[in-house]
Amino acid sequence: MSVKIYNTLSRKKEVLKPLEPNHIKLYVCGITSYDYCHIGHARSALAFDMIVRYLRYLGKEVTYIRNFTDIDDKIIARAAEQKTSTEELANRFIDEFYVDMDKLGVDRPTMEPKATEHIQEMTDLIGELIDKDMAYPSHGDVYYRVGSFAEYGKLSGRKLEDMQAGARIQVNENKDDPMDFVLWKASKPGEPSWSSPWGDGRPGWHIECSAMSRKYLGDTFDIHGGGQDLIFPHHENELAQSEAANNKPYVNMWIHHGFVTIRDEKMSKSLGNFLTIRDILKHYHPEVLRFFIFSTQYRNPLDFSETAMQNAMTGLDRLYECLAAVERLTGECAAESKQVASAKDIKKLETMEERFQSAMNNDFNTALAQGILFESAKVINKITRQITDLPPQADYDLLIQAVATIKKLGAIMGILQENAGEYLSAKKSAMLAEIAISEEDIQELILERKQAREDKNWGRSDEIRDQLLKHRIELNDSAEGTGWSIKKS
RNA sequence: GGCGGCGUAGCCAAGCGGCUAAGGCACUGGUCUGCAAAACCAUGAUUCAGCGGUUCAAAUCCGCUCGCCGCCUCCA
Repeated sequence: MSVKIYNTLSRKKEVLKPLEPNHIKLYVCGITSYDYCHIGHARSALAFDMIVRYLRYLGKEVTYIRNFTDIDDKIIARAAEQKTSTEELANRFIDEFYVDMDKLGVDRPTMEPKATEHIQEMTDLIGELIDKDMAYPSHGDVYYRVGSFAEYGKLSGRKLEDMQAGARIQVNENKDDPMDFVLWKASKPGEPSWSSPWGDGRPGWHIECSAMSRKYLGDTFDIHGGGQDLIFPHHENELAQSEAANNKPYVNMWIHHGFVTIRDEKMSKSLGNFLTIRDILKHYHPEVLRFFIFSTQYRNPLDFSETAMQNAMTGLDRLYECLAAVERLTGECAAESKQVASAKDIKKLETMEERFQSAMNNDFNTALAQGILFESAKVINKITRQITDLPPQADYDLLIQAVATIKKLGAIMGILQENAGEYLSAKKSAMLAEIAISEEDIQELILERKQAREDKNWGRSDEIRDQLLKHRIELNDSAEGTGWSIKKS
């Protein structure tokens, strides 16, 4: 089975064929660190986290590089506002980024180079481009000569003429052509700067990724990723720089994920409709956010709403309830009992992993993959439901195996990784903290109701149940006694 | 204006030329229960924005129309 990935460059799904057998080299554009990260950043980090985890699950070696842009116009402006240095500001938000990533359980990439630590690599690359006359110095800046790169526009599917016709290009008399973009910027007084053959300055944005990817992954590597908004100009320009400098293809496959929207609009600071990762995690378990993000395929837009998050939570709870039922089994089995699972049930569970893989192999279809987990949970519930006392050995083995598989597959999306019982009880106590009744009071009322029920005093029994329901406490009677849960508001 | 994407049941979402159009949430009926809840079972799109076309066969391919979104300026 092979992994198929939608390649932005070819606009088709292609089979992933690493340059080195079984070793995939991946570069992803990370954050520009000047503020807290929002859900869009979370989607980016989680999408590639999932992709890397899946490829590793398949037994492939993955070298995963994700950079930090720690010098740019915004960082300079924000640092000035806050009367601090760009370095201090950038580092502070890199630390905050890690706080969020750790909470989300995002694995660290193999390496996370910072732009400011690779100035030499960038100036070397710029020098090579100048030598080839693909770039030219002008008044302390250096520009890339877009018109000299015949294939310019091949990633984003644009033609130079089209862009010039309608684009809002700011006039810059230093450029030979308005479409040329900056590789090196002369620094203004007071701005951070590094020395270069063209005078003191700082790198343009695009050059850092070309320089760092070349250093860590080579002239040509397998996959380059980022958000769809990076296709143009960022990735188009990277491609132009790298291919012109190296005379080799830059990247085999480009992966671009979709945006998180709110009320179907892209989140942005100017619209004021963005939510930070920590805002979300105040109200939701990190796995709920992961579950939500993977409820659609990574290339589709994903609309954030409270309702959607509630749905995600309900769905995740359902899976945990299923796991918890199996976790409660003690391991003690009934001797010589007939297996309750039907041949069809057994087949569904036995093919779960295979079906999951085929979903993921098709451009990381996590939505379908989640569906397979739900189908499996349904089968497990059906079996556990039929087991009244001790489970037959064959069923027990099947359930344990199925749950282990669900957890293993869940790990790729980073869900279902907690002990189910603990997850559910932690959730319960968190919700309990929000309502005006204590666990002791609940237990007391349950006890009183138990007595009432034994006395067949249904009136009092129902009264207690209604009373608890007012506090959003829902009772459920079963063979083992009365349990309770908290209803969503 | 140019480029790209999307439009599938009340909502979310798979499906990428051919088995009964996955799955989730919500709803309804049944089993269970003293009654409930949970769980399980059952039920819902003769139809995939609309109109044409290609094909033995289309939600899936092509064309046009309508609607929505993104990129073309920093952006995940």
